[in-house]
Amino acid sequence: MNSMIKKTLQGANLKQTKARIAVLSALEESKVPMDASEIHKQIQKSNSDVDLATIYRILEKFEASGIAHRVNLNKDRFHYELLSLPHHHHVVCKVCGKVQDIQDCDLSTVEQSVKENLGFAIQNHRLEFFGFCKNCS
Amino acid sequence: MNSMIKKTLQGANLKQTKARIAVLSALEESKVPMDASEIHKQIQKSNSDVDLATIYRILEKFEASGIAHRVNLNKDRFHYELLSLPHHHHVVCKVCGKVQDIQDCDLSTVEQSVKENLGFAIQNHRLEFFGFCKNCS
DNA sequence: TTAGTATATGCAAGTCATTTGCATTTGTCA
DNA sequence: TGACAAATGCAAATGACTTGCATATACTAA
Repeated sequence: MNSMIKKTLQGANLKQTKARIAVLSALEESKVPMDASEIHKQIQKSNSDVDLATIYRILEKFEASGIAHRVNLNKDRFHYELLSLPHHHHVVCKVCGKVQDIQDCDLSTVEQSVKENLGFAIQNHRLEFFGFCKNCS
Repeated sequence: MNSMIKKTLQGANLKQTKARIAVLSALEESKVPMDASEIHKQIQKSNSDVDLATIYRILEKFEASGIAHRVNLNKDRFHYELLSLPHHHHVVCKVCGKVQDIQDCDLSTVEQSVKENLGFAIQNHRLEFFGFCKNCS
């Protein structure tokens, strides 16, 4: 088994179960954030199966452990992606729904002013762009 | 009746109904994005009533007409706010849930690179900060 | 390696935001 | 004012997500 997966679970003090390994693998293979049902289907493609309820419970654990986090793509379900990915954001096509990553994000000026003006301690942020991808333009 | 509301509906080619006026008023008075149920309660406080299903249908229309838009605060429901507000973003406290506005947002550098590298035509973006507000720090 | 125990899982049922069908009401325009 | 498309209320449906509970499984200590 992928030793990266093993380490990730051990590091988070989580038992290595078939279900968790399956969810982690699915997220790892994916280039874009996945929702619970997509993860479910992906696992079934690998000739395995994990109950949807279990997937939700696992995602909750993963988020609490800092393994993954919920990203909000303005759709009617939540999506999840691994936190081991370098910090980045998403570009979502309004036509085909395609999601792409972007790496740049210099928000230091904005963050500075939030801190000074509101006394707000920023922990993290979410930045998404919506528009039309190359193909749909 | 508030003539601003009248103009807004006329401008969008929407019939001026009691329900739409109520929803628009609620959104206008609010300093922060509201979800459907909050709008519902706010309307009832004004001794009026509009069915929740109708509120959802109105919000959909408002979004399609560019009167309001959905903002995603990473909560389990969608929130709506008027688009007539100057462009801004939100700061959400992870402890008390308080939402505040910020006006600054210079993303021109980031946007430029998205355009050049991905050929993606940006229509709008969403930027939210999460952390601890002054009181909860 | 094995028994013991806390934890994880599957299944079924529940919850809750949001949507939809349909009969009725209402705004608008001629 | 009358006609008609569009909007609304109500009730029922949908679909994502959660929860209760009995069973299965991973890990630990001997």
